[in-house]
Amino acid sequence: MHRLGRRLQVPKGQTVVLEGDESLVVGNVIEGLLKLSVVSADGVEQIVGIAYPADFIGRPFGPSSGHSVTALVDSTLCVFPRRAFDAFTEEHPLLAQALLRRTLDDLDRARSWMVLLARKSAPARVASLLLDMNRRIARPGNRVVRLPLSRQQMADLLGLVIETVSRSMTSFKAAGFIDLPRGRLLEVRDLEGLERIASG
Amino acid sequence: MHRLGRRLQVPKGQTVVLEGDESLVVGNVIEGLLKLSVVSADGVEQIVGIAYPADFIGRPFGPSSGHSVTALVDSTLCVFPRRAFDAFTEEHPLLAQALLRRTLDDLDRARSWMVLLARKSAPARVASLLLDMNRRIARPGNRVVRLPLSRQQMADLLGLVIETVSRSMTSFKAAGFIDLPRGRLLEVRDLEGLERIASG
DNA sequence: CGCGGATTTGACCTACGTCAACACCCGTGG
DNA sequence: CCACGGGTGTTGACGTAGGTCAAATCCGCG
Repeated sequence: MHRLGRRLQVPKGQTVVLEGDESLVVGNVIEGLLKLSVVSADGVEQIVGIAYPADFIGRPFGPSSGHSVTALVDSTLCVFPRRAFDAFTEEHPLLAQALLRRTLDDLDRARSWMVLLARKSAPARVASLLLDMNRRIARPGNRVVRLPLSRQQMADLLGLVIETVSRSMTSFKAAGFIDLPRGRLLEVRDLEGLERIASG
Repeated sequence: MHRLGRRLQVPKGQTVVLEGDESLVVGNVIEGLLKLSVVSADGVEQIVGIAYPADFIGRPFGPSSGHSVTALVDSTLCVFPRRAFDAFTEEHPLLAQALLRRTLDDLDRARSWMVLLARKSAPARVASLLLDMNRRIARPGNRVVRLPLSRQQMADLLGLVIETVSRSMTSFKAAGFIDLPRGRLLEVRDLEGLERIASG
């Protein structure tokens, strides 16, 4: 299957799949980080998901993609032409199976994100995101991570406004839960504290 | 495939799959209406989806289900024991394919619902829901439909509070977009007007 | 060093949640 | 037929989380 695909380098900021277009390619993230986003009529962007390495992107079969896919940092993908992929799937049931499992997982994640958007307070949302990113990005050894998202992007993901994100973070810092040495650097100092906020 | 399944009558209010349990059955909705819901630590329920006839429910493969499935009205399902289904899937690639398509559609729908929850005003959410239910339930001929959800359930679905739902609806009625003859009856009188609200 | 975009901070305002009363609908039993 | 009662829906008064607008500050980069 890997023979069908080819490596694709995507520089930061470039869009791979455009909202509303038929998805021309599908593929896996090898390295990097992409956002899945929808921009509504009034120009407000909502990020509906983040694709980490090993995640699948694109919309096989049927209709057009409901969201754009854009690289947040320089990324490398393994892509397949969509139509070839659709056909390939018919002949290789295990592929469809594997993809089905992942899609079910994605669906579960989307649904729990819905709960966050519908019910949690702004600080709880921000804390959840910080924990999630810390968990997925942290390398054992260095306790400070570089956040891959700007404040604006965090806001777009959480359904908040940039000022609210900023205020939440400085309040966490004041409470000693985190440190923000500068720019996008983050150190979690009190995981439990942050978790308590996240579940409030 | 239909030979594997058996009919299951589910009275209104009964739960088929419990949040956190391994899904024991999977299946299709034949008739009726079910809610998929998560209840958080503080007892607030968030409905993460509605299953209409022909929709698939339950969680094949892997882990436990992230949400409960409960009948909103008396419903009939076509269910399969989960483990048998998992095995069956391996031998019948077309089934996995079909299910994959549906799951991708569900994922798209979940994501656009995320946009609604994250960004839309309360009246816009309510209008969206009314339009959606009107579209899916209306039979040609009778212009008034009986809403299958209580105000409380609408609120749980929209991430609002019951009073806000009620207020939005009476304001739509005052504006002449809808009529609420009594109880759960709804007549949409100005589709365009409602759509305008829904996209605000 | 100086510019331009990101981030923070502050003052203010409003949509929506909260709490509490009230009205409606429909069944039951007198 | 009417009185009663509980569940569901509506309305009102009020408080606050978080949005808006504007200014100050930080930071990366040529």
